[in-house]
Amino acid sequence: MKIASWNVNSLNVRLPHLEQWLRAFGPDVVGLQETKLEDHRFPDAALAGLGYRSVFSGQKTYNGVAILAREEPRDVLVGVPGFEHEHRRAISATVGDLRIVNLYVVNGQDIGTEKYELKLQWLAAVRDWLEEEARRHPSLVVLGDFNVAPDERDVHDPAVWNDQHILTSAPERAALRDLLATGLHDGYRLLHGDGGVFSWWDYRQAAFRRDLGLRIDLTLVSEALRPQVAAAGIDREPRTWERPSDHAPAWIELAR
DNA sequence: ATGGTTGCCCCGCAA
Repeated sequence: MKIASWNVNSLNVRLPHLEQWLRAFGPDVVGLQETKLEDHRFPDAALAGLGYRSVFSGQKTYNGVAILAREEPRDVLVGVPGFEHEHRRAISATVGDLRIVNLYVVNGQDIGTEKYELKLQWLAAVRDWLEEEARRHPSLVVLGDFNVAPDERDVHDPAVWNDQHILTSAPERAALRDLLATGLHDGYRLLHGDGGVFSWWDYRQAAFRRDLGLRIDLTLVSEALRPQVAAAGIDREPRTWERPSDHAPAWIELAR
């Protein structure tokens, strides 16, 4: 069973890419981020034609999240309980016996800005909520664009992406560690100790061609699922296509 | 990374 996370940076622009990738990769569950679509414009009929049911929470221009699954998603929850906010950044659903939480973490812009403070507050609220969610749902998958590179292996140049830089600052990494400490494991890291495997490359500076990336798109699993993680990776292929998203899909395979 | 690019909607803002 393949589970993936992909920041599509506008589903309006990227629907053909998503369709092509769903056909090629054949995931069972996908969390999308930055759909940038209001709900009445979500292409659920097109995706149903490919065999995927969709649940979504979007807004115009910014943010927006969705879960696609071959099985009907149940018990859909929009947002982060205890942290009301206009940003559409979280959607959760049960697929089969798995609880799926899909997150588009606040980017944070720069250290010291209001957006940075929002990022840390948002991550703390998510951590508190996930602690309960893990109790309710032992088989828990938390995936998304975390906008934090977990450690030095996850950045192309640790001298640039240091503890004074957005996406790699010490408070951001601490917030991610706190979230993992609720009992979650980075699916990719369970199987791979290597560095230099990235999921996001800036559109500028020909960053993808030069492989100047970061691994900020993660698929986390609860302790109960840990023994089932059979494979994990990042599919760079859609990043090579014409007019791509700046992110590539991050995936895990569960043996079940 | 002082740049630079993309997507959006209204031409600056977010990433």
